Amino acid sequence: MATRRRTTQRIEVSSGRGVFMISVAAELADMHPQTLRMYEARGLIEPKRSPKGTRLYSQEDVERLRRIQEMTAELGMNLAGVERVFELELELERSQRRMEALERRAEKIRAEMEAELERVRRQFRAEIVRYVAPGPLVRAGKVPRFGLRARRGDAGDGPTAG
Amino acid sequence: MATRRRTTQRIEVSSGRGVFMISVAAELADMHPQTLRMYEARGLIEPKRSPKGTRLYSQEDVERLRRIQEMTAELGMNLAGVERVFELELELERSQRRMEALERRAEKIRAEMEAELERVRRQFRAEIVRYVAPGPLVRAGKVPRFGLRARRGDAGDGPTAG
DNA sequence: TTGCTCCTCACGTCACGTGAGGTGGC
DNA sequence: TTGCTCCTCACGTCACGTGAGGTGGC
Repeated sequence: MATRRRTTQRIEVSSGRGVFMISVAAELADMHPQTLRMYEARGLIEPKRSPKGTRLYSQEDVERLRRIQEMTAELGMNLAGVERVFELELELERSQRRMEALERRAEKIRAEMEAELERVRRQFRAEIVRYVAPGPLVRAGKVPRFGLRARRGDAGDGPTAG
Repeated sequence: MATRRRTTQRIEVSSGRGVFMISVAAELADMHPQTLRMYEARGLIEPKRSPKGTRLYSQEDVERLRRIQEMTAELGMNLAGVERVFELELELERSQRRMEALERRAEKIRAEMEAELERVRRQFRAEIVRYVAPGPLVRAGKVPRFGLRARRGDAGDGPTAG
């Protein structure tokens, strides 16, 4: 029998699910429970509620609380500023997502046109070969040796001795 | 002689040049002069100085002061929040400029490839015509009437009566 | 002299955090 | 009963705005 591991275990929980009651969330965010209630009253955070009315904070809620804590405690911002920063961050995120979409679209168009170009070139070569094929009937000396190659200069094909 | 116009005149001044002394700038921004000095001490604004040391605010400075006024008076933000918002707005601006550049670049690539595609197609048709040209020597019935057109279906070219 | 500039210091106000106090259900 | 939850009210602190007070040059 293998020895039982006694290390701390992480419990997998979807990050949006309400799992922490206020005292736990407050401790995780390093805040006073009353402060959390205040933030909720100001619309900065919206924990779920149990059927009995107890607040239930999700992992995401705790992240958000930590972000608020950072802005207020470390940067000295007030709550109005926190609200505005959240708004701007949303805008910035949207802008970056638009940019990524734009990049993907541009790449798609580029690839499509590249393919089309290749298709046309291929067809081009095929057609050249097709009409050259009959051979003997075409005037001698006018026949390019290797498809397009001969167009370059139209001169004889022997090595030009110096 | 035409009548002299007595309407208010706008004086053209480059928006970055220091032109307003503190009392004027304060009035334009609807603030107490002392408040402007305080903002400067906090690094929120940096007016030019005259050789004697008098503060000289530019048009841009006044705009910035108005924006601060809006954030503090209307939104209730404190100065730490104003600083952070300025930072985020810079980021957002940069992001939007990058996006515009990306858009321009994508359009340029698209246009270039479109042109290349057109060039290859044109050359394609020219080559077809060139080899078809000798006429009588090429087998009858295999000659397309209008370059590429005839490839569609390869059938007779008369009007198909119903 | 008047009205501006410069500066520093100090006070009033307001937002925010937190503690107290009282209630109710496992 | 203990320890949590819920709520409201109130107080201490701190940032910010502004006024006072004293200086100096057009």
